[in-house]
Amino acid sequence: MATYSQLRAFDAVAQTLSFSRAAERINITQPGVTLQVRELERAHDVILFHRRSSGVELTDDGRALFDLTREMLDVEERIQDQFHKRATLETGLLRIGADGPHIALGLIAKFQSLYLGVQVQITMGNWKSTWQAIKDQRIDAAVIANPPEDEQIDQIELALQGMVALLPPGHKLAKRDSIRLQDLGATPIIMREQGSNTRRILERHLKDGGLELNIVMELDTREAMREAVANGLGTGFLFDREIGGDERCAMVPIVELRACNRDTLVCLSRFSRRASVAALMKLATSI
Amino acid sequence: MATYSQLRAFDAVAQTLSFSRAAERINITQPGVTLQVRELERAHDVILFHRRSSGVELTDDGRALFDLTREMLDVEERIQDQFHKRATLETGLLRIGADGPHIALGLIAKFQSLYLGVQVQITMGNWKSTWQAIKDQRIDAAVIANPPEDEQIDQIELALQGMVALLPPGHKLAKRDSIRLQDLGATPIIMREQGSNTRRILERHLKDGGLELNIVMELDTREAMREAVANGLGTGFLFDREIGGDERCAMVPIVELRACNRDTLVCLSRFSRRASVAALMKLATSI
DNA sequence: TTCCGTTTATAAGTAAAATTTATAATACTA
DNA sequence: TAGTATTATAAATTTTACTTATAAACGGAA
Repeated sequence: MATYSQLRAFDAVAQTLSFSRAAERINITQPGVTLQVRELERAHDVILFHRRSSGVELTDDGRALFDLTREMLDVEERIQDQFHKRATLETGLLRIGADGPHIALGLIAKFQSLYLGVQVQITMGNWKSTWQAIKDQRIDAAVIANPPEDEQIDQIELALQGMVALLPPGHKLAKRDSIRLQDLGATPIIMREQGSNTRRILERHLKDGGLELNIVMELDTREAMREAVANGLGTGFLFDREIGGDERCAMVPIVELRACNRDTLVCLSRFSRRASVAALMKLATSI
Repeated sequence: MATYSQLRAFDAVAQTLSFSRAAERINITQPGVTLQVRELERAHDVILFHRRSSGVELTDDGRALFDLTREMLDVEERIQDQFHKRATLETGLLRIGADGPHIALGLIAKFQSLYLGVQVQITMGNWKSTWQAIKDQRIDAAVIANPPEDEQIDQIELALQGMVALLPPGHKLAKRDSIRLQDLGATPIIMREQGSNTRRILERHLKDGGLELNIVMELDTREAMREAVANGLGTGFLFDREIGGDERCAMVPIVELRACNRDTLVCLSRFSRRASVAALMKLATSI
């Protein structure tokens, strides 16, 4: 069998037409080259070079082989090149998930502006689907609220947010500076879907406080909820940085949920050494 | 650096989507594959496979690499294939020289009919140029008369020929069964060129016998000489198997040159193991 | 659950290979 | 005809690839 070392040595000699220069080129010593080429010739009963007094010269068999080794080693060079480009973030792909666009997009925008060559794929989802995607390795990193401690997962906190009530126009609490959950009393409530972070936090607090809300509707996007509230269908919940410019509703902080939400960048520890993920994590610490 | 073994192991796993089947495919054990792939991933901080409970799956980085390893290992396969085809004489090139067509072409015709895939390049020349071509490795083998002993050169005798005088129409010796060189006396002689085998043999015998011929012309091809003789310009010399059907001249054996010419197949010893050369030599022994 | 079969991971030892050092042979060159 | 440059050869060494043995993880069946 023709080994890789043999082919590489042969190719170098064919390129340089010299055993000693070939040795330099592939960073081994001249006897190493001689040995590899000789073994290649011996094993296949082929003469690859004429050793003339004037120097070495390819035989016809040699020329035919050289065509192929060039092709093969060209591809190999492209492989090494690709590894290098990925390591230096000149190219690559980064799959990011998020359970909400507000915090995530700032970070992603920054990343993209720094690493133009890296393609970024964003998968938006709710808390549960995003967490599952991380665990399933379908995404490389995610911006997610309140991730549980997990030794397989690295975390960097990005922001601390409080929950606000999104009150329909003219609601009696709309002018207040802040409220407590219990103030909502029998107010009709529009709740986010099962698996959402908003709902997870609310349910925990309601249970802890022994409270119950009058849930009249369940919606699975922030946008739908905002429309519902604007149309006076009930009161919804948001985080304080999720505030768009909707003038139709009032937003009032909920006292006991002032800092309930830790928006965090996470990735599987085993992914954290990848150049793209490492760069993203580094970026996050500097925000 | 990504080594060949690593790339080959990676490629096998990518193809089979299984470390153990990959091991079978490339004839090493499963831990060997795991090790190579792991080292490849570690060295470049890259994840090439998702290890899911359901099996392994290529990552995006893995897919990008797989495209390239396929390409590279495809070329390598073609290389191995080419070696095999050359070894089995399904393809190849054989450069044969000859100092005369008569004996050589019979052998070459036989070779070609047996090994259709091997391209045969024939270089006709005189004795000297053919011998030089062998020594210079410009041809792989040659059919040549009376090669000197040379330990770098393998020989197989093909035929023993005698020299005949080619007499012009009506020459006084034309009816004889045989002649001796001295019988030619002052007859005008057409001699072959310096470097030709015919001349080499004649000159040696003339010198040994202290004879001299009346050389009136020197020609460098057999065809030209035959025409000259047919036109009555003088007497020429040929070997007995070189006789075409020329009825215009008479051919009379020269007694002391009855078995002066050993037509021999030669090659450089270091070439004799090449499949094509070995096949030719083998063929020659069976003639 | 527990056991079993299958697959991948890990660790340590081994064999094979690639490569080096040292030196010799060869052939130009001044 | 010593001097320089190149390739060849031999032996020793290092490195790499690979093996054996075993553990761990997981899914499916009893």
